Amino acid sequence: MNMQTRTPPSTQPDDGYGFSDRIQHQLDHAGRLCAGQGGRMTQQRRDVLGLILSASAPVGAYDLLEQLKTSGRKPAPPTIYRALDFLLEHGLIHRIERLSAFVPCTHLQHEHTHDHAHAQTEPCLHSAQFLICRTCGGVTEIADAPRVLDVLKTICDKKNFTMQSASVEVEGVCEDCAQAATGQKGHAPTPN
Amino acid sequence: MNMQTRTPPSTQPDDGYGFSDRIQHQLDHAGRLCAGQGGRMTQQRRDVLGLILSASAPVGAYDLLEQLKTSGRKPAPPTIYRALDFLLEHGLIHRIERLSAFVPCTHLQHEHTHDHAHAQTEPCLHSAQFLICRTCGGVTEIADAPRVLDVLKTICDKKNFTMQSASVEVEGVCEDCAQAATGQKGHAPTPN
DNA sequence: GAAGTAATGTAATATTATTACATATCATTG
DNA sequence: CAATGATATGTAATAATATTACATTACTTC
Repeated sequence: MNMQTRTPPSTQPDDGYGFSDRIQHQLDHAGRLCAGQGGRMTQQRRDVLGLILSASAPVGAYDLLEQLKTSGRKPAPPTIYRALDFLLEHGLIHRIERLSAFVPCTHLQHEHTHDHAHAQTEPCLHSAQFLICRTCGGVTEIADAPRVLDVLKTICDKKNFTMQSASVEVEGVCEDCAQAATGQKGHAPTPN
Repeated sequence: MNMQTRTPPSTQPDDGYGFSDRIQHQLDHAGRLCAGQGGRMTQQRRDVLGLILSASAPVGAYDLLEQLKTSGRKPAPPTIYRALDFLLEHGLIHRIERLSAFVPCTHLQHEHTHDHAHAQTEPCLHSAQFLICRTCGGVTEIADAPRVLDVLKTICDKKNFTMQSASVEVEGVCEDCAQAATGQKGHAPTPN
């Protein structure tokens, strides 16, 4: 009588954080990725990555710490920072410098169901570009902008500077928030 | 008998930090700039800017705090952060996110003896590009790279994102340090 | 010189991150 | 399996960076 059809088809034991099937898949994928690079995706690291994937906005280290505490363990800061370092090194997350917070790398989010080239060959070259909205706090990774990197590479070449990593962070107001703001002027005010 | 020929021609009273004539000039220039924007360059702010201009590398807020203490006053963190905020708002310094440290904006450094257009019209549009050397800690502002900004602007336009400020930080190894490293292999080691 | 604004002083505390060292886990291999 | 070595985690303390809230001072303008 015990129907097990609801169990998500994850290769790992249940994470205990109620991660959705989609995220479990992404976690499995991430595990395969760093295994391929000789890294070990432990439960701890998996949990941290899962929490970052679950969040709808950048998450701070101490936020993660709090969330991890709800489970059995009582981690201290080094635990989190070590996990974050690992995930950064393997190109699974990015750090938004202006926010001291972390987001998943898009190549995990948009995972095209199969292991495609982008993720395999070079996990984002340790570089990323972000649009940060001051109004809603949302962050968009601009993955379609290799041009930015190209320009930077050209500059670095000219100056004989060896580029190891790069970050581009643009702050401003996103389309939705701008519309909401102008809408407010014209029509009835739409509160937050 | 009292020769006054050594007194620097600064418009401000002596700053008490032994700033060079060159820096005093830059400070005076900065003062005129923010006066033009309705800002008041107080002694405190002038001191902080002077210390940042004097440094050969990015300076942290608490570094500045220590240096300010050598003078008569005993400032606390808010003092520094307020001065830094002011200088940032008026485009006189930049914050390097990856280092939590501050550098002068190049348009002060390269001051072309006369008040030229760049500085007057738009103090760097709150955006800057930096090359950060992991070996020597040096930072170079890439002023000759409007292309980077142009590309970013194009991207933001396409996404209807209103850009208010942007930062580009490239980490790696600068030419000098790279040479020193390869030199070490071939010849006698050249210690730091 | 009184009122109002802008700037600074001061104490306390919040937030983010690291150090140093002890313990545990895992993968081999003898 | 026991011994080993490498990797990962636990733990306590503390460092480094930044902000809040409120009192005081200084500057400007009328």
